[in-house]
Amino acid sequence: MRSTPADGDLTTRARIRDVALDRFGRDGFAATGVRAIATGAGVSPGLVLHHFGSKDGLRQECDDHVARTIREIKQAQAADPMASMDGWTAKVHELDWLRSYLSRALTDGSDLAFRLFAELSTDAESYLAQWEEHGLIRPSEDPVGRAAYLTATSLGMVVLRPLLARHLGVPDGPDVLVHLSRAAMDMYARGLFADPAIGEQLAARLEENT
Amino acid sequence: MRSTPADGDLTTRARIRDVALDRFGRDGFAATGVRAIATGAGVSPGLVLHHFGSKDGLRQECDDHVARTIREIKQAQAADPMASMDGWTAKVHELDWLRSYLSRALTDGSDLAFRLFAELSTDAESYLAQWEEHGLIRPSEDPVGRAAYLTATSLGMVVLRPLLARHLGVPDGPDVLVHLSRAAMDMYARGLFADPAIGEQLAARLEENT
DNA sequence: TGGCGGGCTAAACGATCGTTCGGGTAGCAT
DNA sequence: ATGCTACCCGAACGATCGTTTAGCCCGCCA
Repeated sequence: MRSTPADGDLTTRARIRDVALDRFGRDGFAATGVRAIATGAGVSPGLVLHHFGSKDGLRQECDDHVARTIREIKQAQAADPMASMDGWTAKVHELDWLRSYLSRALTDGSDLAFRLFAELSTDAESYLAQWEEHGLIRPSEDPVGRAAYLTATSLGMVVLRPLLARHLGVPDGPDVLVHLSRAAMDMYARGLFADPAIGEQLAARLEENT
Repeated sequence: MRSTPADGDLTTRARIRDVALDRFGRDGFAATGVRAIATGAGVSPGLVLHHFGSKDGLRQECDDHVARTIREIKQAQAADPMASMDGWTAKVHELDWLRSYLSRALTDGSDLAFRLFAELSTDAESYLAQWEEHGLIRPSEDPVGRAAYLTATSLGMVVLRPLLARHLGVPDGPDVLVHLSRAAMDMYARGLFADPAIGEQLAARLEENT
């Protein structure tokens, strides 16, 4: 596994990067000063720019680090839906250190965000097609839209996790997503409406006034 | 309807507020200078702080304006799910000017965001309970969690709209949400899995390794 | 042993930040 | 006419920003 901020024996360069990831995620990129990162890493402000060229270079390094990590996690993903469920809880915990940074990136419209979203969505698309062949999930009239929808809802939960936690009255942390995944599973299993016809009526009503 | 940035005959104070809403939403709070807002509104930097006391006061005014607007829209909400669907498309278009500001607020963990999320989620909860009584939707083992989940997924689509649009290859705008609402309706109507038992198996599998 | 490159610090640069201040002008009441 | 109030400008303040520069220290190679 790639280095995380929890590790103690990192290169100075990696330590700066991890502090930056934390601060950028917590306070935002513009609101975080180079001096704050330097102090947090126990180094001088000059060293930060010695290693990364500029503040933007440091951001780029953070983006790359996050992108690399998620790509590694994805590679370890099992194709079997049952087996893929096994590592899910552990993964959510493992990636907790990059959640807030990712959340900010997703609302910034950064390149990292778009590439990540595109990758996750096309991944979801192929998984869904695969499972559809096995008869596990229903076919869709709009497979691309469905995959994008599912990706967006999942990432939305990641982004809004602090609000969800506060509203539900539970401490914010990875377990919030685990808890909410039950509601998601219930929705995936049976939908929301008592009768599918109701959904179709609503969809038709929606189609009318467009 | 409350004033929107499209109106031309606003007080200087309101014009500054609307420019600030746009810039804060587009570039973020910390990255937006008072001077940029002043220039955009065609006034001096001093006037901005004359009206709002400080940059934070201006942000507060923006928060209040957004909160007021959404609250007004909510009051016009119909209780009947069918009728409520009629105004949906229009509402999404009408509130377009505050989308990016709201999106940033939701990831900032601001007070506006939390209050809004709490309101929307409890609203959803009572609507769902109401419709459940009418037999329109299935009962839930966790009504609070279900309402929070649905609220989070809906707001998640709002936040991630630019990414969705870019990935789907359509121009970013309110219609992206209208388009995606079909995928949502399909999910609400029939769920994802071909057989509800599959969802229960996955949920059980999830429960095991916690 | 002498040089040399990389990690690192301290000090300073100009730019830009939020904010303050003094004054100026138009409208309205006295 | 006078004073008051609200709206507004332009210049300036100190602080902080990202970045640059000069130089120190230490391990490695010749």
